[in-house]
This record gives sequence, structure tokens and C-alpha cells, in this order.
Amino acid sequence: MEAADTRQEILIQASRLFKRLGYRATTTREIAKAVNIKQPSLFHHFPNKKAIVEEIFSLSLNEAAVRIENACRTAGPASERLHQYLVWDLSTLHRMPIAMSAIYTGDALKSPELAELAEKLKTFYRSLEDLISQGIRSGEFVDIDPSLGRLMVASITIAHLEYAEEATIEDPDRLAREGADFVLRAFRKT
Amino acid sequence: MEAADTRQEILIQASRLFKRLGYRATTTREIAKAVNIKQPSLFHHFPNKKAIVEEIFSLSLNEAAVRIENACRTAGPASERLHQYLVWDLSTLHRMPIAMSAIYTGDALKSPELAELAEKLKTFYRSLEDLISQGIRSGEFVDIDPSLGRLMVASITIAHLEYAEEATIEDPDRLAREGADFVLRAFRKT
DNA sequence: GTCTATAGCCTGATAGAC
DNA sequence: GTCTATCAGGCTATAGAC
Repeated sequence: MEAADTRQEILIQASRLFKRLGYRATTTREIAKAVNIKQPSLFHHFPNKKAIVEEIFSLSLNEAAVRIENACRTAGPASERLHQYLVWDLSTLHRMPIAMSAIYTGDALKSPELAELAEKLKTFYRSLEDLISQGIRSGEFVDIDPSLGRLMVASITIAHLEYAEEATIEDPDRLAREGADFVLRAFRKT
Repeated sequence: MEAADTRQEILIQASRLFKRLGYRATTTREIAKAVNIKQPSLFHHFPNKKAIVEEIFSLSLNEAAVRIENACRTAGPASERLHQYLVWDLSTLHRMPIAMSAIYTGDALKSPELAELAEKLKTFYRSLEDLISQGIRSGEFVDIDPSLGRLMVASITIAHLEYAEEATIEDPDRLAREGADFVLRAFRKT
């Protein structure tokens, strides 16, 4: 097994465990066991446990942050831009081997040693709230507190990812479209 | 401080910590510190850490399980019964001193020692899925996989509770109604 | 009913052989 | 690059004084 492969496998298995058990409760022994190596071998690939979760967060968040910012600045109806972003986000997440939803949920970001990551996520959330506000101002969306709206979008995304993990998905793009439709129905004025 | 008060305070503080950090990652020292007693004093009120989480789950789930079952068996449109249930659920949860959402989310139920509780929750979820199926069959709801629909309802409930914890809520009933409306818009055919 | 002290186990991380 | 062996510290839970 090459170093790069082992490293990737650590990220995959750790992300699943972080999602299932939380960051603090996941032990390096559990991660190592899932990767099929002994616990001290992890520290050849990562300096410490924190570095593993930091890399997962970066992989999840970096492209999503760029895309949501672009969606905020593009012309056209906010509802269409939100829908387009969600389709991209869900279909990307459905294909990922790493359980990205560990960012949105979980205890990792509440730990003070990971405050820097929490700040990055807040920036992402601000863009999402901005996009929702645009839709409310234009009369497309119901009058909801944008911060509640943002929580709704994030939690619906998590629900979708949990579903995709358990059920076997034959068409990830169709599922992503249906998820985005679900959110937009909830936000749109009837 | 009387025993009953201390016991209640343990449940309140533990539920908040379980929600924030997860069950496994929350230490008895942290709970004791939040209650303002020393760690071994906890074990005068509860035989072990597991007993604390079990009591929180029972308090949260017992009445909700009865109400969702009734909602399944009542006559009338499924959309109205789901809406009514959600208004009750959200307004009850908004008023609770114990952070009940620790049931829906978190790592506790995945731990094998709490498999019995996980079974109870599954029964609750089956009723919720049943109610959603009724709405799909009657043509009121969009054609969604009921197990995905159930995940959506649960995650939107969690998002609402998280919002209610951070923002100061002036009218919990209105917020509960708005949350139920949000869910129903997402489910109803347009 | 709460405390101090502590047992016994598990944790993240290091040292050094191969 | 992975291993065995191990350390220092944190964990749940118990014992026993007050």
C-alpha cells in the first residue's frame, strides 16, 4: 500500500467515524482499525488527530464556499440560484467517498482547538443567508428569519446525505434534483 | 439543594452537553461542573452515565410516541394530521428545559449499549413514515421515499430547536406553527 | 448528599526496531 | 511505512469520611 492511498483511506474511514460518533468520541484506535493498520501508524501520515479533521473540513468546504459566493453575486432569480447551488452540492456530496456531512453536524467545530475552522464555516453560512435574504427581498421566498432558513437548508442537506448512505442510490443526480426541489418548495411563496 | 432538584438539574445540563458534544464525548466531570457539584456526587442520583441518557430519552419520546401513533390512526387528511402533530411537537420542545433534540441527533443511539432505546426510536419513526405514506397515497404529498421524508421531518425539527436555542424566542407557538408550515409546504404537491 | 482519594481502564502520542 | 512497547494523562465508577 502506497502512502497516498493509506492517507486517503484514513480520511475516508475517519470521516465516517466522525460523522457517526462525533470527533471527540472517535478514537485513533478505531480509525486505525477501520483502515486496517495499527494505531501508531496513523501518526506517520498525520501529525495528530486534529490534522485529520482539518483536512476533511478543507476538502468539504473550499469548493462549496466559492460556489455559494458566486451564486450570491450572479444575476437572476434567487430561487433559481439557490436551486442550482443545491443540485451541485447534493450531487457532489452523493459521489464523495469522504463523509462530508461531518462538517455541518457534529461536535468538532464546538471544540475550542478548532475555532479557526468554525470561522471558515461561518463565512460560508453568511453567504447562504445572504442568498436567502435576496429571495425574501425579491418576494420569491416566504418571510423567514434567514438564519433559520440557513439552518433548514443545512439540516435538509444532512438528512439527504444520511439517506444516501443507507439506501443504495441508482441515480445520484436525480436524487440531488429532488432534494433541491424539496427545499425550494418549502421556501417559495405558494 | 434537595435531591429532586439536583436530579433535574443533572438532566438539564447533561442533555445540553450531550447535544453539543455527543454522548460518548461528554464526561461526567463536565456534567458535574455544569451542575456545580463534584463528579462522584452524580452517582448518588444516577447509577451510571447511561442511566442519565436513558431518562432523557424516555422523557422526550414517551409522549411523542403516543401522539404520533394517534395521528396515524385519526381520520381526516394526512397533511392536517402531520401539521397538527408538528405544531404540538415543536411548541412542546421549545418550552422544555431539557434539550430533547439529543434524541434525534447525536451518537448515543449508535452505541451498542443503548440498542434498546434505538429500537424505541425506530418504532416512533415507523409511525412517522406511515403518516407520510398515507399522505402520498391520498395524493396530498409529493412522491418521496417515506424513509427520506421521515429524515427530512426529523432534521427540520432539529434545525428549529437549534434556532430556538440561539435566538431569543418571544412567541414559541408562532415559531412552532411556522416550522410546521415550512415542512408541509415542502411535502405538499404544488 | 456531598466530599476526597483512588482503582482500573482507555486515551493520544512517542521511541525505536525492522 | 508499519510494527511493538510504553508513557502521561483523562476516563467512569467505587470506597469511605463527614
